[in-house]
Amino acid sequence: MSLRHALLGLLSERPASGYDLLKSFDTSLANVWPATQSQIYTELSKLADAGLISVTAEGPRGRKEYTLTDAGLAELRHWLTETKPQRNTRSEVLLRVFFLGVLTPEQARGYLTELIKLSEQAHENLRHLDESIDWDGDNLSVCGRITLEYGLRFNAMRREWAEWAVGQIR
Amino acid sequence: MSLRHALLGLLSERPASGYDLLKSFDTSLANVWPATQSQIYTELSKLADAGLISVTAEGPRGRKEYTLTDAGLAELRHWLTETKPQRNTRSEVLLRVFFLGVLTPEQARGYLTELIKLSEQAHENLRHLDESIDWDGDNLSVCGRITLEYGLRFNAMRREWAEWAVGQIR
DNA sequence: TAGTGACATGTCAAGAGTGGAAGGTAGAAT
DNA sequence: ATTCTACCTTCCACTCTTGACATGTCACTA
Repeated sequence: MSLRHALLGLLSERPASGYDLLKSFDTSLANVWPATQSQIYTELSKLADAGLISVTAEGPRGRKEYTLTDAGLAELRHWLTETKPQRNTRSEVLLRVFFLGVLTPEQARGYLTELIKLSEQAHENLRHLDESIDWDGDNLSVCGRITLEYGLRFNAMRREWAEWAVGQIR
Repeated sequence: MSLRHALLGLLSERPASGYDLLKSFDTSLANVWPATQSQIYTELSKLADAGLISVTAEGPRGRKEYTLTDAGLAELRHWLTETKPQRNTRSEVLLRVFFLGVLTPEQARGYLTELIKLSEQAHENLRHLDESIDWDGDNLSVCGRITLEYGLRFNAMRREWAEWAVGQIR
């Protein structure tokens, strides 16, 4: 049910339409909890039916602006404080590394070298994103900053690890 | 289609039954690509129908031992060399961090403190696992070692990051 | 005025993943 | 002899996720 809570979380920052939320999922949440358009619109309808969000404005092109209700905020807080993350993370990248042994050493090193490049690129992208945002000091913003820092550290770690791994393959 | 390839990968190491594979998913692949029993047995049937694996022995308790076929090995190699990982990673833990701003600073710090503990525990578990395995020098084993090292570094990174993050919340 | 691109939503089929029920065998311990 | 535990498979109902199709508005520009 994480998509549900991701939507509630985004709406806790400011009211938004499905289209706005879709953009958030494509940018800030892309590497945290990706979601597609169909999923978002479907879930928004359900959330509205459940009374956790409500339509507070209708704009020009059929645009519907949703706002978090009190019940929605309560549900979000409940999720954060009373439940634990259960899903284990899945990483297709790592899964591939696990089976690199069926390839020749050259092929395996090639894969890891690719990975180094990808990590560097991702790191650069995040660095630019970081610089383009002016983080005002509120609590929400602090959490965005913290999440971005995670990405930065993650990519740095991954690059160092992949460099080490290349040397391990004989 | 990653589950499919995870199964082919495990069977490339040695023939195994659904039950054996289930145990692999619960241990070595638990933090890479978790899968449930129903998923595994279903996929094994499909893989056998597709001729990528075949039943090579039937044991005592209805046990069926599957072996990778040549077609299966080819498919595994094709997946590793010709296709790219597409799925973005999903992290419920990080998603929660992103929305920690709706909580009080104490609650938010509490969550991050929990995370530090979890990371330390996970790190310890992996360290013990590492020590209990005697890594012989073949290529498959090297990849297992590399994957485990990733976990070690990942948890260390996560702990440091969470410690830093606690200090960021005012 | 016709076309393009950003804005905006809705729906559906198919595939992937979850959780549990159900059933059966073999070996070991009480 | 019985029970317990580990072994082992199959099936089902459900939710989540993906990708594609369908539809329409508004602003700009060639």
